Amino acid sequence: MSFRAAVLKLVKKIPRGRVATYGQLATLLGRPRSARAVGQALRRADGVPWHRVVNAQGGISRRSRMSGMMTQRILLEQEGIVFRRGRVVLVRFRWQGRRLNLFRNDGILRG
DNA sequence: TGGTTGACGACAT
DNA sequence: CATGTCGCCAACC
Repeated sequence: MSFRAAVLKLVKKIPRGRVATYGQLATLLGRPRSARAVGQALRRADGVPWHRVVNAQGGISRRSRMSGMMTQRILLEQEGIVFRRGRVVLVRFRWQGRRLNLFRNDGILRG
């Protein structure tokens, strides 16, 4: 199981109307310093609620196409998520995921 | 292998 | 608050 597969699997667990941050997901995966890699994994993700992942500020991260950012915000608002000053109100909409133990003590992914 | 590339994040200015 | 810098790390080539 690749890191990317683990990320997508976790993102699928984020319920409608909630969001998670890249760093949060990385931590839940047992890789607290891989926030950036989580973003990479999400770059080409289909079939997963990718729009429910925002940055540590609650903002929508930049990417190649600006339209993608617009889309993300719209999708989130359609789920009832509220933005304030361009950011998701994390204290209210952050998903509290469960810590997974997908990694063995030698750092290799289980699976 | 080894270098490059980002949908990151913590800090400094 | 807005930028810039720097460390990080999985994927890709």
